[in-house]
Amino acid sequence: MSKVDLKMLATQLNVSVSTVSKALRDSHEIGIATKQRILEKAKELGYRPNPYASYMRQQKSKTIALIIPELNNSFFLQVINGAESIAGEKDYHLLIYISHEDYEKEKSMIKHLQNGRVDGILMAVSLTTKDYAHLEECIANELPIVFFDRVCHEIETTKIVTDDFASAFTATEHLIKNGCRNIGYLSISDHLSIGIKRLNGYKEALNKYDIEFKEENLVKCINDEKENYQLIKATLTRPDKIDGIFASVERFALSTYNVCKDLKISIPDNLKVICFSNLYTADFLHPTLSTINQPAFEMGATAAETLLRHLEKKKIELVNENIVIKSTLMARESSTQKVN
Amino acid sequence: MSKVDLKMLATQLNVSVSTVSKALRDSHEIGIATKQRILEKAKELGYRPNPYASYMRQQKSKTIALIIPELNNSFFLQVINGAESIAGEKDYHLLIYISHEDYEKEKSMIKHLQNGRVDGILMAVSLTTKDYAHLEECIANELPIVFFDRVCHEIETTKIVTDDFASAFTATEHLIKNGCRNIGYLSISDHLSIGIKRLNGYKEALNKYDIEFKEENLVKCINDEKENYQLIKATLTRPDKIDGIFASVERFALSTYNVCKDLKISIPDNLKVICFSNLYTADFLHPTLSTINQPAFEMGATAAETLLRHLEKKKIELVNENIVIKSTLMARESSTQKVN
DNA sequence: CCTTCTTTCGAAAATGTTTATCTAATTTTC
DNA sequence: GAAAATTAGATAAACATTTTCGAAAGAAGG
Repeated sequence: MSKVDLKMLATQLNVSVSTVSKALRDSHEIGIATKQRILEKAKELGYRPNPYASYMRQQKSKTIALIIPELNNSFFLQVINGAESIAGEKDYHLLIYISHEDYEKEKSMIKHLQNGRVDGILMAVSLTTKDYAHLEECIANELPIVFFDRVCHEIETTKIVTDDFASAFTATEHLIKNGCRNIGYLSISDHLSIGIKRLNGYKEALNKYDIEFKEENLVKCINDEKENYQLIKATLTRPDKIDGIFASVERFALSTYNVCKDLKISIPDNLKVICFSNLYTADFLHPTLSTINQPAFEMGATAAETLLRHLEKKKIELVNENIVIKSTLMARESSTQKVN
Repeated sequence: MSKVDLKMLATQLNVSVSTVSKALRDSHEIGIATKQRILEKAKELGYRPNPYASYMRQQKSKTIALIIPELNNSFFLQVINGAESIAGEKDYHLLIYISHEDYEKEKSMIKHLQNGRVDGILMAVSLTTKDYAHLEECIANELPIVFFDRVCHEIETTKIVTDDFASAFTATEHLIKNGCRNIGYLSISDHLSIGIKRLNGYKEALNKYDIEFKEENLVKCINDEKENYQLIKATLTRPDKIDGIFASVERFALSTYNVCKDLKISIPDNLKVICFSNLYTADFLHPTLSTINQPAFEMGATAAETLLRHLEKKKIELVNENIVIKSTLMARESSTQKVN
């Protein structure tokens, strides 16, 4: 079955190519009878317009890119789900790129996308991204970006975030209310937006309850599980007993679980743990893990929606605003007093 | 910064468009000096070839599609990781589509992709797909498909699978060796390739140990967790005590955990559980979950590799073969005798 | 019956590349 | 030194669409 294109349809129907094209786009210029004839033939031969040829005239690829820093947890998985569902709904196509937390890779991706391949970008910036020139350039080239979760406040565009500060505050307060007085904060980054906000929420909660913030309780985790294990181990064996851990991202909580297993520290008896996470097995862990559940699907979907709405109507500007979707605290065993 | 294209470069350099094009593709037809001049200018102006225009001549989109039936577990997450890494390496782009286990959606996706948008497809068929005409048509239209995991043996192409039969056999044998004599099999589908093979592996193991296969031990789960919960609950409360559960996919094992928690059935004391899964938190569950770990990343990567190799060299046919990548049994608490 | 408008369609340009074919100049060969 | 071959670059066609413009024919209006 050779490819069927407009020309083929035109010759078979004894009309011109432009007539076929117009008929298929339901132009008023074409008579109802011929239109019908063309539609039928197109269906019969299974004609599908070539998107790339179409792009050439319209300069619209109907494709967006989703750049995520990693894909090793449920958060970004659900983000993909959300973005894909909206894209599919609006007949857009979704390209996936993983920057692996690598600034250079991210830069290269952004660079290579500025050739018309996509009409817009959804992204969460990588851990190692400290310079935003590539993003500025992207916007300057009229390739719109909508950030989600790990946003870049330096860039004027719409950002989809969760209430990181408030959630961190609530989570810390939750630990305090459950008896913690010496809470370690496992930080993901000291310059990433979410890192700063979550840390501030933590500090604010300490402040509210007149607990002094201690620099040594701020454990700067990195992107290496073995190293983090050691860092956490060192923290949990300090003479001033840490009695609570607030992990700013999921995998630090799992490392904490590992450390506790090895050190035979009982959670939640001797240590209470809570973390940002979208783990669907939080309820099955031992002990079940208290989490701050981010609205990952909604964030992905909202980011896509925002971008697509902008693409469909150029008038709708991507204003410099934060769209906040709230997280929910799911208190489970790891952070609460045992009942028995 | 207006878009810079070949024409712009050409006029700025006082050469023809074709000269610029050839220089950028390092053609021997262009003198070394002009070539240098052109390269420099291109770099200076940040020229990036438009992929869609390029497609028009080459009829190659350098894009592949990954169609997955769902995205709610680590298996497909890692598949994406694998496919993305290979695609990125070879300068291909990866489009993601989720069929949500819906035959109609899958059909529509396949149909819409047959317009040149992608050069090839990686896919795992949906649960509800019982007719393969759309896939046949796809191949007939010279749009190659490489299947992975949930393959379609009726289609002549390369399939990437794990050793489902052997793994299921080993897992069942493992349960038997750990004392199980009345093992329930939670099936995902009775027509999906993986469903059949895993079931056969289970049966073969029973056979080896002279355990009769009982029809009622074959629990036909569906795509609804609440229903599955009830099905499993009914199974576990039968008078003939089930002492082992082999879940053909991860989420059935989690449902089993839920049922056991509610019925206060102790795993592994009263029931041993094992399942196919790529859960990275298997080690943290309570009890830790024995799994057959599928090489998800490798499967995604191999599928992509196979497809791309075929696309790069048309000679290399997508022969009708199964590439088997072995799974590994990770025995944990849920299926083994307690030590204490 | 002539002009004007409307309806319906076709011709052709345009989109940004790549490439086959040409041309002019230079170099080689005998 | 003329014919042949090579080199370096230009011209133009092609890819599959969309869209602008124009043309022909019929309808409407006077």
